[in-house]
Amino acid sequence: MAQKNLKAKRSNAAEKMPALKGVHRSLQVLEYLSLNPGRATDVAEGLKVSWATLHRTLSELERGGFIARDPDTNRYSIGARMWFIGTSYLAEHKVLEAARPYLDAAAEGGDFTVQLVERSGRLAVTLYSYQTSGEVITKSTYGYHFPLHCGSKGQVLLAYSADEDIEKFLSEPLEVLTPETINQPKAMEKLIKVIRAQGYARTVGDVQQFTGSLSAPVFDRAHMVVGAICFIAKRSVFRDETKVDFMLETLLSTTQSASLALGWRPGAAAPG
Amino acid sequence: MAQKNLKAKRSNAAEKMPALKGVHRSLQVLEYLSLNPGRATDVAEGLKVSWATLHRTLSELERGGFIARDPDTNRYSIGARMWFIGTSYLAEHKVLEAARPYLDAAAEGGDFTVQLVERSGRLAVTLYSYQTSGEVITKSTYGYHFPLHCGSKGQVLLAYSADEDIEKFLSEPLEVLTPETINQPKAMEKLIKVIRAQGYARTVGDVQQFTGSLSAPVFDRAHMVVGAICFIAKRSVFRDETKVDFMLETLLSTTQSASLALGWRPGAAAPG
DNA sequence: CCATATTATCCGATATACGGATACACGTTT
DNA sequence: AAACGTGTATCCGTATATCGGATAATATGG
Repeated sequence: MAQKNLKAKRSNAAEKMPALKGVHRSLQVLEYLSLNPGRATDVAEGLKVSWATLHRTLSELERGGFIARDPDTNRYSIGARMWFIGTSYLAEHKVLEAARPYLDAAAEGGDFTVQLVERSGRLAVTLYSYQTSGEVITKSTYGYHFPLHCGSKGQVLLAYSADEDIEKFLSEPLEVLTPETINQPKAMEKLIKVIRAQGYARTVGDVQQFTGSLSAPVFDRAHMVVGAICFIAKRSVFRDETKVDFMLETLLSTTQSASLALGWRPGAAAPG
Repeated sequence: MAQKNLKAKRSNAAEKMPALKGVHRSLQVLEYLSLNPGRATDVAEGLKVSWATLHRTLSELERGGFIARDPDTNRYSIGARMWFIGTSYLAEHKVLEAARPYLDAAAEGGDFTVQLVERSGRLAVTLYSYQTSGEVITKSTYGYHFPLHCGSKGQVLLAYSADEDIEKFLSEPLEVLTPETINQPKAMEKLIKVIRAQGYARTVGDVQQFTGSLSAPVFDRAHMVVGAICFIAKRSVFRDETKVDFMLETLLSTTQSASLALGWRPGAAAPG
């Protein structure tokens, strides 16, 4: 009995407390630096870690090339090995593998940037970005992540999340990127209903003033949303409804093809 | 004096022994999984770590999303967060920033895949890949890294490394990817001299049978090679010397533009 | 040039992570 | 079906690796 009690206590504590403190901290440091590259002291403060401890952690991460330090300014940022290892995430990514041919085909046929994105916490992360033709749109490449409420891609991912998840997301403050960014939870809730009903999202100028985008979800065999495909174009394109219609048509056929390739079949989600 | 001795001893030991054992191991695990995704026991064996310890490490890494486990097969692979954080390496990457416009311009003007690559240990890692037009060349996108002796991009990076570095690289066995891969150190040494003399590398079919590539180095203001630009095309293109000449011309002007943007100026390397 | 902020290192106490042992889950063989 | 083998999960006492306050060495800036 005493054992059982002890066990219960332990597992309760373990749910919050990581088993490996040092490892947990170093992972936090990596995440922190990816969002706020900067000096050691700032990291120490941001993560509430004693300086000596942080110093050890940084040294170890740097030794492995997981973070890099600018020798002049002593500023830390994510290192080459992090990218190197991170890319192998894509090599194993089933959704990307299934969707890639359709993404490429869509990009070939149209004059817009094509992306595959997935959700990571509060952010929409780009897995694949393909821009045919001249228009290289800033921040539509890798390394730029936006919160879910900004841009059609995030909104789609959000709209198809679990209700409690949405609620939680909207309960925290919504950052404003441009004057057109929606930052009212109520407005977002309404929009989510619209997106669910029509099966895609469309935004203009809420991430960057001069662009707009169209996004739709990709489903797997269990009718779960596993990602979204996003078409990005210059703002002017979105004033021409003929062009938008064409994009939308292409988008929906692309997401459907990708979903089919993942084993999804039309019809309601399976009951169990 | 006694102190000095102790200090010396410590720092000697420290050069090999990581300060944070647990962190070091978890980083090893990440690297290992990026190269050999698979089961827990294999990792334990590969890294010579006791099972219990490895299990803790894996759990902690998984908790943070740095690795993912397939619930059916219990196989581990790199997780989404690793990609998410890794991409921010690019956002801070000066060489990429400087080179990107020229890469895009080159891709617009020609019918080949354009890449920016850099060295990471024994491998050439792709930072940016831009493929105009239908030709999507397998394994030329992210997630596939090749040893330096395979493909023109690796060879350039190798050729411009320090002599002792080259020697060390060639002293280890050279993997063979296709029948055309060079795997004799002597042959490679000769080739390196040629590459240095002509300022670029050209290979056909040594990575994949049906492709060839042309690569040249990018320099920074200190005349150090900080990366390479690589043009990849189908094998047939390399039989037409007119096309190759055009590619080479474009390549060299692209690398020069990128180097200039990084502060490089023509002339011999500064003495100091 | 001094004052201050930031980074590097030291060292003893103690909490923490190690790893052998044990228990469980699953799939395979005879 | 039962026995086996392989792979995974957890337990627990001990040794030791890690923590953090203190101190020293730099860098920064006024």
